[in-house]
Amino acid sequence: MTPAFTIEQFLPFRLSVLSNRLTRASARVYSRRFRLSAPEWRTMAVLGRYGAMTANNVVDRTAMDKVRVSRAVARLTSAGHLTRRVDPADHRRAILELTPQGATTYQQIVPWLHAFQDEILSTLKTDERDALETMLVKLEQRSVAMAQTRTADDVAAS
Amino acid sequence: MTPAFTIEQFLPFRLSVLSNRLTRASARVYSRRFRLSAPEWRTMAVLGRYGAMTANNVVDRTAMDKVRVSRAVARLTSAGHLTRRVDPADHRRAILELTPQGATTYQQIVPWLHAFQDEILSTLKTDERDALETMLVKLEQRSVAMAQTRTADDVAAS
DNA sequence: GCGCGACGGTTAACAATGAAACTAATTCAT
DNA sequence: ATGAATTAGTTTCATTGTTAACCGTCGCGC
Repeated sequence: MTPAFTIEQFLPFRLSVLSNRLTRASARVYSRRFRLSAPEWRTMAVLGRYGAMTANNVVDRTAMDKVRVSRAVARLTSAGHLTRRVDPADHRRAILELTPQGATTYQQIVPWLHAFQDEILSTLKTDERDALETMLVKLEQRSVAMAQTRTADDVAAS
Repeated sequence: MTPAFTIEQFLPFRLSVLSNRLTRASARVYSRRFRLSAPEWRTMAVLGRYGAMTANNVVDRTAMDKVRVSRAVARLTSAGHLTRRVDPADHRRAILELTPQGATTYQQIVPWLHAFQDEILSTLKTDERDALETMLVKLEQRSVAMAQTRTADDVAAS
């Protein structure tokens, strides 16, 4: 007989539910007051942290696809949070940079998110946090490998 | 000066990227061969595991909203994977149940997902898995609490 | 009984997402 | 040089998710 499959214990499912709740909760920090979506905030976050960069760099750092970044940039630009100027050295690229207004907004949001993260982690003891970090790194590596590999199912279906 | 905010280290972000990759990878098991979406599979999974139940019960067990369940049920019904019959004791409710065909499909998918989960967890030692379980439970509880609470931001915006 | 609020579920309207096609600029092999 | 292949980024379109309104049914107070 097939062993029972309990979806509530299936890791991708659990992580999906968990991350949705956390992302939603944290998005309240910037969505209401600053009318930013999660992709928009993520874009601002990397520009605020690392300074000017191209859309492709944002893609690399945020694991979002280029369509989402493109749209986030469009909205952020028209909202005055960032500027794009074509790279003189390569006219395909545009350099993105936070405007002073965007930088101010960034500065206002950051402390809230630090507090948010602290609140999440407050349930964990110090050694548990270390363990979490270790496991996340392992799971992240594994997930990248599994996302690339063709599964046996793909083979069967092809 | 504001301390740096590094989004790659922000837990909701990391979990979001991780769970997207894992959900995608695991969805290949049922999407290609059986043309099922994640909500559809989730619905079948709880019916296969726990037997007949109402759509509301599915909502409770899967953390999906009722619209998604409703659409999943509609598609699964027309695909012949499940039946719905109105509860004679309460005509608002409908009892959902896998058809023999749906049950067969379920039985075929389950072993693959067990294998998938084993593969994910194969990076972790036994005591790490226990630790992961403990932390997930804590984070899940915390996330529920944080999703409900009105944040200070909500107050400021209202 | 009977009205009224709550419940189960569906439908409709709208925004977000992702795959693929597309444009323009650049690189590279010849 | 020159054209084929690549890269950066946008647009388009089909799918999906989300929110609100809605419909029929039920439970409860009177």
